[in-house]
Amino acid sequence: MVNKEEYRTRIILTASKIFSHYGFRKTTMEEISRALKKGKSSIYYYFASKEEIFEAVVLYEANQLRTQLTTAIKEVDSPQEKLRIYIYVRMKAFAKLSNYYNAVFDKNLDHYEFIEKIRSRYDREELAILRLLVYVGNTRGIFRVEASEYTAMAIQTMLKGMEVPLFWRKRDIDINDRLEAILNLIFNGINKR
Amino acid sequence: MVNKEEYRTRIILTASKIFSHYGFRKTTMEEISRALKKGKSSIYYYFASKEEIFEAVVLYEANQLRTQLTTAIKEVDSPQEKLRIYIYVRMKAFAKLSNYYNAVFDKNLDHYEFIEKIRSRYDREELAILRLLVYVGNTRGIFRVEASEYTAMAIQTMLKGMEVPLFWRKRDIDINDRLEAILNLIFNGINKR
DNA sequence: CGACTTTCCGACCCGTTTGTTCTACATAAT
DNA sequence: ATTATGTAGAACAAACGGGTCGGAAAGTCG
Repeated sequence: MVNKEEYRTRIILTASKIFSHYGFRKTTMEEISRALKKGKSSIYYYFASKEEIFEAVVLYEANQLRTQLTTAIKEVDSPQEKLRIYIYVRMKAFAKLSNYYNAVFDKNLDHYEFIEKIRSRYDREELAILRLLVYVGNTRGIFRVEASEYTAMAIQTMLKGMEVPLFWRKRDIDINDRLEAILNLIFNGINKR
Repeated sequence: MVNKEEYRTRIILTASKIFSHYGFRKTTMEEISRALKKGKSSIYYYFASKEEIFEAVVLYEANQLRTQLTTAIKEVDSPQEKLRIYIYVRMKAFAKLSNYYNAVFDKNLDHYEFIEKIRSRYDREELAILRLLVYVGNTRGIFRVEASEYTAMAIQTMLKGMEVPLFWRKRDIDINDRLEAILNLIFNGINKR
């Protein structure tokens, strides 16, 4: 078409939907190409392999989540609300992306290092955001924490801890309950009394 | 185990979950047996083939939906509410079962005749229910229709029409809106003024 | 119109998957 | 002891699926 890069993102967008539903393994090149109304081999003009598409999708999804989170916390003002909305959006996003994880843990752990690479980079960003959130809340006199750095890390650890059971349970109802509980715990441990 | 039939239903229950998520094609015997913590070949002691399991699952699911619907309409009294809840439950069920349809339309239409057989039987039952609903509402002076038989058929046609786009759109939000619209249409065309 | 590049695809390759069979091995029932 | 009831490992043909390749369209430019 007009632009090669443009079509690449179109492939990413399409593949993303299929991957998120079926996981990496069960998604076939045939399906992706069929969804794009193109021949299977045409895809190889834009991506060298299925894995490359997958990596692009994960990268895209990670960036998507990043902007999603940053814009979400901008829409509220109070640090509590920021933190609440941050965790909420993050949880929802991870619940949706659980299939990517199933894909990774499917059989071969080849992608594992790739995911981890993205992950570690993203973790640092997340930590920075959380640190800022805690710090601002602190200076505003809403939170009261000694070391915002380590507090942020503790929160992040908590969030990470929430991911794992998320990918194994299929409950949709108790997600909100759990979120409330988590937030309650965080705030009651963090709020100025 | 104790009872052979008992284990068959256990297989059906387990396979049902996987089928509904991945469809017929993408679900493997390996997966089913793994979920049951049994050897792959052991399943063949209970079912002759993968297709036989699939058929059993579809049959089971159809019966499930039937009782689900009949019990649901028993819980409310007014004909309007009965109709509303009937359509609502039916929609939700079909949305959930969309993967079975994807499985059917996947490639080979071998199951098609089987599904159609269940379907036609079920259609007749549904028509009877709808007819009764319309009829009761009519005698109670809430509805006002000339021929309840043909009105029921019209409603059923409408419901069938709702199925198709349901399987191609992924929206979750506008489902309720659409339901409201449909109900509104039905009631305003059917309600006594 | 050519020449040349970009985009696309059918046909094929070949290692892997998968549905199914078969046989052997337990364990319980008669 | 022998039959009935389950179970699973090994083996296999058929299908699948990722990837390659040569060349056909289709667009671009002079």
